[in-house]
Amino acid sequence: MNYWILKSEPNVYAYDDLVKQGTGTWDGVRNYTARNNLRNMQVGDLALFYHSNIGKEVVGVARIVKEAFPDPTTEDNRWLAVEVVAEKKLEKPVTLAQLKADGSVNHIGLVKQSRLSVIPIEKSDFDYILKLSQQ
DNA sequence: GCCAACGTTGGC
DNA sequence: GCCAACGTTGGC
Repeated sequence: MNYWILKSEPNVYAYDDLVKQGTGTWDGVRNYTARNNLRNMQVGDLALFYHSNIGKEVVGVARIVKEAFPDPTTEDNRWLAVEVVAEKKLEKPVTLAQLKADGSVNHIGLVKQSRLSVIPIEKSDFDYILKLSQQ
């Protein structure tokens, strides 16, 4: 069981879009590091859903329901996609500013490597961010 | 709109 | 295989 952060620009694909669709395909990843992370996902893994650019906040939790398969949006078989469902919307989004101000999770990829769209995260950090959303 | 960070490409 | 040039992402 692993934990992740998935990043998306909400004007392209927002958490509410996933809620509406039920099951969403996480495709379009064109970065090898992110692709390798996708490949390591297992059914049942949980991911924080982060809105980049607009909002800059963690808004919900998604659950992986289908492991990596060839990305349907390209003929190029180097790229992979997974399927996810909306697990839970956060009562209160946790903003990047909040995480930075808090300081406890400065080591995570979201803060350190802002360009990566699929980021592995420790369970303790995952839980910590969820806890912040309940305060 | 700017800029830093970082990934990718291509010439050598 | 190295490295400069270029493109993209994303925070500010």
